[in-house]
Amino acid sequence: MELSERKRKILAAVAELYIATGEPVGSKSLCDTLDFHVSPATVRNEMSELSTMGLLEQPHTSAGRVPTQKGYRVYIDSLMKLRPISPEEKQYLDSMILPSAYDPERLLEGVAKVLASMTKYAAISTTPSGEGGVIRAVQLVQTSRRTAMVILMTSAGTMKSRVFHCDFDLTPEILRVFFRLLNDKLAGVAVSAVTPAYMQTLAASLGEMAMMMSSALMAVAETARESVRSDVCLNGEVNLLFYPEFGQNGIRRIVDFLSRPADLCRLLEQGDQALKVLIGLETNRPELQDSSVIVSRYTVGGRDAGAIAVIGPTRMNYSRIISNMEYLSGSVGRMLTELMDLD
Amino acid sequence: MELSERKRKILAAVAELYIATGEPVGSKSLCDTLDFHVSPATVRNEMSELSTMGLLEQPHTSAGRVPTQKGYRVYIDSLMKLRPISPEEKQYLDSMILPSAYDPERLLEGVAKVLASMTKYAAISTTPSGEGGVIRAVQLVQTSRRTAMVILMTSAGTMKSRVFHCDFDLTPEILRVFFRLLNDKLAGVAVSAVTPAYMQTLAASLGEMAMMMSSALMAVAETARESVRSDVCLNGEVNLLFYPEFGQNGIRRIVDFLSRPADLCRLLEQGDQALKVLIGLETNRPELQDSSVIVSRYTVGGRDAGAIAVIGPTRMNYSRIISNMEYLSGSVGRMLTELMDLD
DNA sequence: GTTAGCACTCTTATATACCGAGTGCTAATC
DNA sequence: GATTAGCACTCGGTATATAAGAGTGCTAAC
Repeated sequence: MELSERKRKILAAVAELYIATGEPVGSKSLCDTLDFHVSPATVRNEMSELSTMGLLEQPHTSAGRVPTQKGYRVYIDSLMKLRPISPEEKQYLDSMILPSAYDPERLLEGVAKVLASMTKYAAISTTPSGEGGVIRAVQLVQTSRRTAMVILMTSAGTMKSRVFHCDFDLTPEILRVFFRLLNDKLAGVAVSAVTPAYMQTLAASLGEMAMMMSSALMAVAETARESVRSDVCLNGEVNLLFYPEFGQNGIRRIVDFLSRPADLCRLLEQGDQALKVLIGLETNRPELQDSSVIVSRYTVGGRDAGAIAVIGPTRMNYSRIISNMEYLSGSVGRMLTELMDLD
Repeated sequence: MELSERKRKILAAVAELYIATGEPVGSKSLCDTLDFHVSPATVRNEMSELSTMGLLEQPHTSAGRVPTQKGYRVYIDSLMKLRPISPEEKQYLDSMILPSAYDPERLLEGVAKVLASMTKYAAISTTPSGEGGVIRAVQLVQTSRRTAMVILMTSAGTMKSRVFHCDFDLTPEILRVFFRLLNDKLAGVAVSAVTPAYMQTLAASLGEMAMMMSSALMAVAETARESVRSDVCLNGEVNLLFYPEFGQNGIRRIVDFLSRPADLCRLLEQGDQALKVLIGLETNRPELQDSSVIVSRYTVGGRDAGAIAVIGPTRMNYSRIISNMEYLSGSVGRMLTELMDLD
């Protein structure tokens, strides 16, 4: 399926004009944006052929044309020129996420937020999963007379904390002993192995100490469980309200879909490469048939760790958003790597 | 303005029927729901008088009637009977928030979430503010070779943490010395006094130690700043999509309003009593003219600490939601008090 | 191969008529 | 005097018809 240079230009122009205006583009208005002179009639002929090739379609007979999903695919894969991110954009993104760069979860929440506000679409991010990592250290800190905090760090760059409550007064001594015990037994153990059952058997081997600190042991199990899980942050769903192409009903279906974290996770895992664009049904989700998803995965310490994504109408400003997302996922990975001392 | 018993019953019936169906209620359908027999004509006469009293209104001449804001006010203040919360509801609410009852912020996030899912409206919660509290303790924990976490606890029941990064390897010794220093200098100090400027002067008095740990000092200042601020959690905005009375445009205005945390905070501070219902313009926000807000404040350790709220259409199931919110804010206060050892 | 011209199609906006729900009023009834 | 039945009236919502406008596809000329 060879595309003449002129067809390529016309397809690109239709895509860009439609993305910009949201209106089906007609032959006349298209002529004005082309960088070579042809008459509307010629353009009509070309567009007609692009239609039979399945790259353009008409909402109805007497309307302008709109790219099909296949049309978008071709546009994105070979016609679109990526506008590199500008220094201003870089600075904006940095300034928005730096303040929350001290905690993986906050950071990813912040990223979802800035992504949503920057793109005006819905944004998703996942926190790094500790799956496959081992426990680097467990810390214990007293937070009040009878409460203390467990902090569990993994080699995968996650850090989870949890407060627990004892029914006796804590002392530095108790905590110190228990701290040593915990780290002796747990350092180097696979995070996913630290289940409540595992802690049970561990408790058995600890004797009376375990009795006293059972709430602490449960808190450790909890942090381990949370370390394995990767949280999904969602932001800017309401932005989708402003795209009439979805319609009241489409919005509801999308929002309903967005409210299911498990499905979102699965969606983001389709991003096998660093950056992937899923158009309409390519998402394999009927709810997203009129949406596009851009997924960009980030790495921590050189290993794939999580993803950020935006969901918007297929009529999306791909080139701007892709370059911004590439930058953003790079930043996130770098920050987390640094934060976790994994470099 | 004396209301006959029959008028009271009719007003209540109109309110409840309208809340249940969303349709303006006519004389005929109203008759069916009344627990005494009268003809539609009689009801019409009564409704007509309720209209001239400003308690009911008609969307248009040939439509049924709808409570005015004043009508809702009367209904809520003196007609509505509060249905006490059922054991099932209690259990549901408890089961939803217990898992996140180990951290003030998570807890309040969880509360906003369960409130939104339970009511099908938008829900807001604020985390306890440390304003007016003093620092109880500062903890320092090593999280990796060159990073450590500052945890700051206040007498107001807040707990904020932050990771910082050093450009040299940390040792338990350094941390122990610095821990003692920090607590000597900061315990008992008002949280709001711990500004970056304050830390600057503190640093000056610490000598060379301060040079080494400047990132730690800044982290402390940050946690103090965050302790004073009360975070606003928002959840379920999209639920509002399902109430046609707002219309596309109304939704946007509300959502826009909801996206401004400062305004939300101000709104929640109107809840001077434990529980307050604001109907339409009583909120003093034009964006919320067709909405009602129920604010329920919670206390930690006996002191007012924060609030939870729902925002929905004026046609709201007040009685169910009020009893649930009362229970929920009670639970939150209790959990936080216990969590913080403030009882 | 390109372009001008034109008939054709289909959506959107506007105007008109119609239906029905619900009211307010009047007169009869309890 | 309060209640009720009856009835004309109002007004929003739906459906139908018409007109306007945008854009196409096709044909024939360049």
